[in-house]
Amino acid sequence: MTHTPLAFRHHNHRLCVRGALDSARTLCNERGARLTPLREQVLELVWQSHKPLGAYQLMDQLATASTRRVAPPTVYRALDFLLEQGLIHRINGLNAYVGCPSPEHRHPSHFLLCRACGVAVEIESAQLNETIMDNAREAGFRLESHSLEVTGLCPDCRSQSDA
Amino acid sequence: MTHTPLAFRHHNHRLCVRGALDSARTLCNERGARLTPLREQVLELVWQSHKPLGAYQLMDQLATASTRRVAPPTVYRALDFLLEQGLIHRINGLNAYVGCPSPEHRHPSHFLLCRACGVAVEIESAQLNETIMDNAREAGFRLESHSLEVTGLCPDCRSQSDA
DNA sequence: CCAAAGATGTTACACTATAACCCTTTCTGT
DNA sequence: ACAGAAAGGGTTATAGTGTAACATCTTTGG
Repeated sequence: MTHTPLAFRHHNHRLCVRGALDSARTLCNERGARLTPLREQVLELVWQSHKPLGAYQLMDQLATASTRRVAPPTVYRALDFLLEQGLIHRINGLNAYVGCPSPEHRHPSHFLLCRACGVAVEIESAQLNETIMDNAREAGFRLESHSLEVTGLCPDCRSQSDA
Repeated sequence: MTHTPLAFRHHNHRLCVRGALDSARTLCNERGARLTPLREQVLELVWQSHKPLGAYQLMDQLATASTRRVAPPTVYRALDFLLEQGLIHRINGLNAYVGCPSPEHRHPSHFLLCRACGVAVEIESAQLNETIMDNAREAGFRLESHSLEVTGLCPDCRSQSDA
């Protein structure tokens, strides 16, 4: 049985953005973390699509979107905050950042990355987590965090390349 | 049952290096790939320990080891060759490179990374591979490569931090 | 031996990220 | 409300990682 994830399909993306921003506001409120206008704006830009964005791309878009020219440290500090709050993930293989669809609980960073269209989809699998933990335990390793990045073709790009 | 991997224990590291270089020479021969003196020297430097090394660290060590001052492209080209031949892996989370203990067959890059001592140990688990493939398949994704990086404490550093 | 391909050298530069310092805003305890 | 502390953000400069483009040298194969 296959179930194509939302981000790989056409969908009403406004709902993704709205949901992400609502969750972020709620969570930060609960946690006493300050989701400032700048941080919220960066989060919204990250969520403009399901494609991971680089820090310098975000800088450019900030400049475009709000005639606000910011230097790298400003963006990186906002990104650090969002990472700490689990509102975004960093994709190491791309030096890029993408919104987290389930920021309410901490979880490892597991992604499917389409090399053709650039879309990133987060995987949540208890079985996968357990397999990884088993492998760590077997080596006597105390696991603290893990990240998985799977590269390939999403269903859409796959059918196009088959044609 | 736990079995502490070799790289996490004291061991005769000369054997690791010798084995790696022997395998590399054999494989490149079989494949008609040219393991030039420079490439071999870079491979040997990568293998000086089980800790991933950055490209610029390698440059420095090349200069020290052989009074041979090389520019970045030289090191990166050697690294690219070694990556293509599967003789080393890149650890994305560290921007660093580490020797592959089983270069004779292509395989994904799965590592346990000790944040205290820096040692990287490669995992090979059919179960892990299958779980990842299952998750990709379920999403209708055509998997082409994957990399897993697990961060934590190795058995040694773990017992020291418990004390 | 010559031509082509492959490997390395060299210069310059692009991209990613952080250090250090300063000023402003917000929070905290009284 | 106020003073002091803490956090956020602006600014400049620089560190760290990686590549483009072109020149030179070496190996290979006809």
